[in-house]
Amino acid sequence: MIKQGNNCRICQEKSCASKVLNLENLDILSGSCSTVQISKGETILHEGSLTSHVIYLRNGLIKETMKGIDSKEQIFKIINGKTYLGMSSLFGDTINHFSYKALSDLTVCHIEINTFKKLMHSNAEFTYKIMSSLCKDNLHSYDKLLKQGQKKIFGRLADALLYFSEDVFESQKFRLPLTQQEIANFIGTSRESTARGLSNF
Amino acid sequence: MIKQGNNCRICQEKSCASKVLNLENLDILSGSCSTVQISKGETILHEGSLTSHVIYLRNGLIKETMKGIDSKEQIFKIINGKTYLGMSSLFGDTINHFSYKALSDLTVCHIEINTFKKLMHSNAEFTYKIMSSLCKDNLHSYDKLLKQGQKKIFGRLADALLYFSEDVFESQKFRLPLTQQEIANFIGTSRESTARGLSNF
DNA sequence: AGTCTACTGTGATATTAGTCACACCTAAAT
DNA sequence: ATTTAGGTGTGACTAATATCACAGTAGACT
Repeated sequence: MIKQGNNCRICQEKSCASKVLNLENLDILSGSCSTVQISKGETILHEGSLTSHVIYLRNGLIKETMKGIDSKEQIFKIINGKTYLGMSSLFGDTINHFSYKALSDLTVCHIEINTFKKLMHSNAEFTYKIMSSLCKDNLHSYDKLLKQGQKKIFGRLADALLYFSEDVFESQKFRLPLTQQEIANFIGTSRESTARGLSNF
Repeated sequence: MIKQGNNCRICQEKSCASKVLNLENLDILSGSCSTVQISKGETILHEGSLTSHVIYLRNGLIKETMKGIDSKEQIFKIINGKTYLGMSSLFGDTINHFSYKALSDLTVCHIEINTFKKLMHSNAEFTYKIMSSLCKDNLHSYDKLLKQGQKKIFGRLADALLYFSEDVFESQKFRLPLTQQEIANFIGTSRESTARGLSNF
């Protein structure tokens, strides 16, 4: 992990929310933001740890996971850049409820919580963008909850592929850096059922 | 439905968020807030309708539902007063994603969206409380998603009973105004399986 | 080239839960 | 008091999916 100074004014990978910040806001952000390089396979945030920073994924691919019964991994989302991580944990309580693991080499920024809160206090538009993304996240969970309960494996698998294409990669063609086991952990089924499902296209 | 004027200053059923509003804020709120009485069985908000107001449940019991495949009802939450409804729909996009149906007689307030947003602009603490409840909601969905996927029916039934006791009624004893069919729709299973599960206590 | 190791494909079997069918029970309506 | 309707309990059957077992494949490291 290599840390480096930061100038958020000239950052080419601003979030939807930080795009609305003025120069003064951006300089405040630069002052308490540090950039970190992470290699594929590393864990960025561990479930159960205390929240100490807001973490912003500038680019790269991440899986958001939680440990279930018998430490079985549940994957909730695949996240593809320009996203704040673990916001629900940050404002809900102070413990990270998820782990985030790198599926590719990637760049993240660590931002001090108090600075982040200060920005929210001083810029309502910024706050509004953050809230808006939280809400979309929420709707996405509900949608998944519904499908998970009412569809059979083949349908869930189809939904997952659509999700990767439309929400994650925003393209018809993509290389999915997930094993069948991970796809299974995403749709809540066994590795074998996933394999059989994929055989039928 | 009977509408009546409102004085939010003296409201005894303030939300966690509106408790932090100052007198000036509360008077703004009073100006665009109207109270409505709803009878058991009525629908307060229909899935698919456009968001026009923030709706605040002052007291009473509500089920939050969504229609799934073959119009099968999925129940996401049971809501027990002092809660804003449909916030995710409000800030995520402008369509209500859920229906809310009264499980008891109840009182709600309709609040104009623009007034609500104005309060958020002028009072960061208020916004922070709203965000915080959104985040808790979000964590709750994730939790349910995990359990739904990894537990069998008996476990899910047990979780549901715990949920009613701890989160909804906050008491060991309660009368559950849900049919077995509704419990089934809540935990994502069939009426018969729920009945069999309940027979085993 | 040879040996690991992680990943994949597939058959056989066991388990779980959904569906269908029907009887019973209670409260409200006639 | 009888009827009706919505809710409940339970058996028999069936469909879906998990689990177990094992063989095959591809890439990384020596």
